[in-house]
Amino acid sequence: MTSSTPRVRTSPTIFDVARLAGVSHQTVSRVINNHASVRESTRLRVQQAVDQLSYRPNAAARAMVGARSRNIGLITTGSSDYGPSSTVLGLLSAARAADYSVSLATAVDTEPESVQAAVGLVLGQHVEALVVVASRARILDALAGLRLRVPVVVIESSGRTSPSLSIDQYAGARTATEHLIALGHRDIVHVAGPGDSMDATERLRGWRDTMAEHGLVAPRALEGDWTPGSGYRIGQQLTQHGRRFTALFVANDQMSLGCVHALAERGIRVPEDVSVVGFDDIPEAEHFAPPLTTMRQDFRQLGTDILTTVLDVVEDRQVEPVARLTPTLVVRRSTRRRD
Amino acid sequence: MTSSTPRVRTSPTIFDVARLAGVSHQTVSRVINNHASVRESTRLRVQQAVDQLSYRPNAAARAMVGARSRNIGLITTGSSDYGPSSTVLGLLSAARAADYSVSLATAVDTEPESVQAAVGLVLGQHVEALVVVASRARILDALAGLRLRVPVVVIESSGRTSPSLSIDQYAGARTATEHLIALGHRDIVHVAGPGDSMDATERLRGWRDTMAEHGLVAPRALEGDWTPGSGYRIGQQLTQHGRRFTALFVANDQMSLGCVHALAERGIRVPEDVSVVGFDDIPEAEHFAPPLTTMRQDFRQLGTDILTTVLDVVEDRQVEPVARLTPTLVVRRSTRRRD
DNA sequence: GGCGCCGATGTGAGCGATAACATTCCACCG
DNA sequence: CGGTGGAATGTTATCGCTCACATCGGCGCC
Repeated sequence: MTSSTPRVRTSPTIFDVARLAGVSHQTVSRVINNHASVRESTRLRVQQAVDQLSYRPNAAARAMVGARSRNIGLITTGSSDYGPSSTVLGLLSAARAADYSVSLATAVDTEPESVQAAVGLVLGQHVEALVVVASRARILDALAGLRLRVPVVVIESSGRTSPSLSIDQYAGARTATEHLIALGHRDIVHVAGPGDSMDATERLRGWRDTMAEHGLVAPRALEGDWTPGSGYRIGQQLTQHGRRFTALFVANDQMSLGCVHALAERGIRVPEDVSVVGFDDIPEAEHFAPPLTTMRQDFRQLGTDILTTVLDVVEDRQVEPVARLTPTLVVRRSTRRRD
Repeated sequence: MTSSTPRVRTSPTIFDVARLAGVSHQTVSRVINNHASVRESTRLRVQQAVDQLSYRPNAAARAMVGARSRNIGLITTGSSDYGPSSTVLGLLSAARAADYSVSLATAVDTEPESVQAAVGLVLGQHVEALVVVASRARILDALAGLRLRVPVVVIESSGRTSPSLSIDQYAGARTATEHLIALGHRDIVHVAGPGDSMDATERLRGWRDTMAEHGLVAPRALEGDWTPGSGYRIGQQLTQHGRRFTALFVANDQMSLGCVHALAERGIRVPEDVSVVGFDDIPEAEHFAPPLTTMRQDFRQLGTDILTTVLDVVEDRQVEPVARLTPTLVVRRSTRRRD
C-alpha cells in the first residue's frame, strides 16, 4: 500500500508563480502560452517557478476568458456492442494524439429524455464540439429536438444528418452478398440487426438490393438484437421452419456465432451444408469454429476521421457533409462454393 | 439532411435571464440552485426566462467560485480487453445515474510519460477525483511518481494502492481450479495473461496455490497476451510438446477460444479429451463450441462501487482501503468429470 | 544628443457565476 | 402607530486567467 497522497488545500495561481519568479502575472501567462517576446532568461526563471510549485493553469479560469477548452463531448449508448465501442476507442486515441480531452456520457436508452440528459451533462463541461454515436435512429430524433450552441458531428450510417461520418454499411452488405452469390449460392437468408439500428437497416438494404440485382428472391429477414443469444434463437427457428437456404448473411459476428451454434446442434455443418458470412471482424471471429468469413471495419481510421472533422468544424473550415469508409471482406473457412 | 444548426454567437448569461425576468442576477442564481426563500411567483417568472433563453449556467464560471464540478476523470489504456472496457462502461453508467460527467483519456501505452500525459489531459478539466483503471503494474508505478491535488481511486487487483477496488481475481482463479480438481483432474495446465498484468498475476497465483494445497504439481504456465490469437498459438505449442494434461485453466475467454481452436485442429476434443475453464464470461462464451465454463465478473456492480467510493472520498468520508467483489463460476459444457 | 521605435514587461478590466453582506418590505406586536 | 424581525431581494467582492493597453528602457539614426 502506498502512502496516502498529501492533499494540498489550494492550488498555486499564476500570481504565486509570478511572485516566486519575480515577474508580473502577465509574464507568467506569456511563458505558459508560448508567446513571443519574452527574454530567454526570464522564460527560464518562470519555468523554474512553475516546476517548483507544480503549477497547472486553472482550466475554468481559462475557459472564462474564452480560450479554447481542448475538450470535446461524446455521447453514446452504454452498450458494449463492438461497433460503437470500437468507434469510441478510436476517437479516444485520436483525441489523445491531438491533445484533446473527451467528456463522455452514456444515454441509458434511446428515449429523448435520456439522450438529452446525457447531452446536458457533457454540455456542462465546456466542450468545443459534440460527437454523437447514433447507433439508433431514435437518437437522431432526440438530437433534432435540441437547439445546441456547439457544433455537432454525428456518427451514423443513414446520412440523414450533416456533418456525419460512418462506415459504409450498405456497401459492406453488398460485398458480403456478392461473395456468397459468386460462390454459387442462391438461397441466401439474412439475419438482421434490430430494426431501429441504422447500421442494421443499411445492411439489410444492401443484401436486398444485391439479391434483386441478381434476380434472386430475398426472403423475409429475421431480426436479432446483435447478441449471440439472439443469433442462437434465430438459428433454431431457421432449422425448425424447414426453411431452404444454403447460405446465411448475418448482420454481425456475435449473432453469427449463435447461429452456427444452433445449426451445429441440429447437425447442420458450416461450411459443408451452409455458408455463413458475418460482419465486424471481431477479434474472436478468426478462431470461431469454423473461422468466420466477415466484413472488417476500420474503426481506428474512423476515430481519426471523426476528430479531423471535429477540428475542421470547430475552426470553421469546410467539411464534407457525409463521409464514409468502406469495409473489406475477410474470407475464412465459413464460406465455400456451393456443391 | 437536416438544416444546419444556427449557431448563436454568445450564450446568455445569468444577467440576461435576470433582465428578462425583471429581477437581480442573484435571484436567478437562487432559483437555478434551488435555494429557499424565493417567492413562488418569482421562481416561476425566472424559470420561464431561463426556458425562453434556453439558458445553461456556465460551468467554468461556477468552477471558479469553487463550486463542485460534478466531473470525474478516468484513465484507461486504449485496449478493448473485455475486463477494462466493461469496467469503464459500468462506471460510465453509474456516473450518469449520479449526474456526474466523466472526462476520459486513454494512455497509448504503459510508459510513465503516456500515463502522465493522459492524467494531465483530464486534470485540465476540473475533475473532483481521478479514477485509474490500472490493468498493468507499470501504470501504478507511473502514478506513484505523481503528486496530485485530487483524490485518486484505483481499479487494480494487487491491493498495492489505496483506496483501490477490484474483482477478486485470486479467489476466482481458486474457484476455477477447485472446479477442475473436483471433477477429478490432476494435470491442469494454466494459460496465463501477460506477466505485467496484475489480474493475470493474481489468477496465476490462485491457480498455483490451489494446486499446491491439493498436493498437485503446477507445471510452468504459458503466457499469452489476452488475444484469441495468442491462445491459438499456445494451444499449438501445448499439443506439439506432447505435454500431458487433462484440463486447461485459461486466464480469459478469448484465449480459451484460441486454445480450443488449436486443440480441435489436432483432433483433441473438448470436453471429451480436455476440460477447459475460461475467465470473464464474455457474451460469446455461451455460444462457443462447446459453450465455455468460465468465471463471471460483475462489472456493472464494480462500476457502481467505484462511483460510491469516489463520492465518499470526495466528501471526505471514511472508505474501505481495498474493496473486492467475487466472481462466480458458470458451468457450461467445456468441462466434465475425468474418465 | 534628441527623437522615435521596438522589444520586454507591467497594469487594469472583465469573463459568469456564487457568497457574504446590505437593504427593502411587510406583518405583527405592545 | 412606531418598533422589530424575518422573508425576499439587491449589491458588491471575488475566483484565476487573458486581453488590450500602458510603460519602460535601450539602440540606431540624423
